Amino acid sequence: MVKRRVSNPLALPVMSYLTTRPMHRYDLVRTLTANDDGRSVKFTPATVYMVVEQLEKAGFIVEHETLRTGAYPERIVYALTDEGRAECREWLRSLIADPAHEYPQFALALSLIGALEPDDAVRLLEERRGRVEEVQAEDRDSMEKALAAGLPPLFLVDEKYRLALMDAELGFIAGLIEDITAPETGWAGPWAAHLAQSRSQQPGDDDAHR
Amino acid sequence: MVKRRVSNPLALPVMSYLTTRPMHRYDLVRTLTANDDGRSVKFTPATVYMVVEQLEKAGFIVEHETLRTGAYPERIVYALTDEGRAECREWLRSLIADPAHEYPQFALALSLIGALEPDDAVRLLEERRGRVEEVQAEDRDSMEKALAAGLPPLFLVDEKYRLALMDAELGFIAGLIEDITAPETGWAGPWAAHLAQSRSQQPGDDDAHR
DNA sequence: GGGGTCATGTAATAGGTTACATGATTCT
DNA sequence: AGAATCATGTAACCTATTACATGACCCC
Repeated sequence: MVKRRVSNPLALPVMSYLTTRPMHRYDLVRTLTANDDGRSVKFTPATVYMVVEQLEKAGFIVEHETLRTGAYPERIVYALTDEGRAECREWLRSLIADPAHEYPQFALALSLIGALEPDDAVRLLEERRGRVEEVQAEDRDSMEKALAAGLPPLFLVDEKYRLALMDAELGFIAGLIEDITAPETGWAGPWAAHLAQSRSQQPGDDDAHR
Repeated sequence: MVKRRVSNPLALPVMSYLTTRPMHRYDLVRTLTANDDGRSVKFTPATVYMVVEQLEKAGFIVEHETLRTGAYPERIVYALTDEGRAECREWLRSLIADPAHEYPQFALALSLIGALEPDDAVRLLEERRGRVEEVQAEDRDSMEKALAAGLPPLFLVDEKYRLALMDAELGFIAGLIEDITAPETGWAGPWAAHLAQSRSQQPGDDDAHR
């Protein structure tokens, strides 16, 4: 991964929209909101403004014209530069071709799950399973609505990807619960024993000092 | 999701280690590094120091004693408070039970993939597939080594989860390539046509102003 | 027509990353 | 002993988030 001069992922959809036509900042906010881009990138009005500044400093966009509508302060309309266009294309290509190491919170939680009691862990995993199923159902639903409304499936691939990940997660959770609770061979026994032992070993580490 | 007083995910493994015994900052860095926690959370020495400060300000850890070994500056050993212990447990539980909306970069890229030429997209997807397979092979390998070395599988569930996600991604990629390239019904045709049309429509938006 | 909510923007603060600094340790 | 590298820590800088400010619009 090359070091990007503007690293916030939000810059990518922003440049992408400017590919179409010059816009001013709030225009971008509106477009991002209207297209529900918040599902793929995190943003607030403030971050959009920030990113636009960064893009200008980096030379990826320039002032195109200044509008003076009604009582509003002057609005600067920005246009993509050639360099910006190149950056946008290249960044997008590299995001597709080069898988990045990500840090899903659930992976972190899993790496620490051994600290919980096994039956507690199972309960929580079951709770998660229910929630994931709910989200999945909603997402599937809104996807079908969009398709029915005529949106080409090409513009829903990101959603389809998320659904696929959720499917995988559900499968994984089921397998994990099974691994823990299997009658003879499950991890629950040794796991609980190990926890009990480490708790009795250091019964209040402080006491040694008193 | 409640608002955490210390929100950096790194705080979670840090508190978790302090559950075991009090440590000083560099000790934490060493432990995190030794356990390869960098796979699940992003950290550098500097961020560990920062998080420790934040945790102390929040009252989740306190100074336990001050070591004066050799020529090194005094080293403050921190211990988890009861509140810290509670926060750690509760946070971990909620990370498991409540799926969080994440922002994988690939989802963002997919949401913009329509801006590329279809055959270009396919080439890039194939490239990604190859890379994912490589990473997956490495991970599987190191996992098997760890198992062979006697590490209980419970401590490898996070890795197993990542592998499952990669499997899903590979399946998704294959499906997407298929969707694009299918002989009669593939998206490639309309997609390319649409691109050509939007390019001819605004042949240099600037020209209208000259 | 005054009280609420939305559109639009800025400033203050907190958070994170990079670069660097200093002393130990190891190797030749 | 000097160079290289590792251990340990700090400071400066950049990024992101929160809170707020102002005017427009809408509703009784």
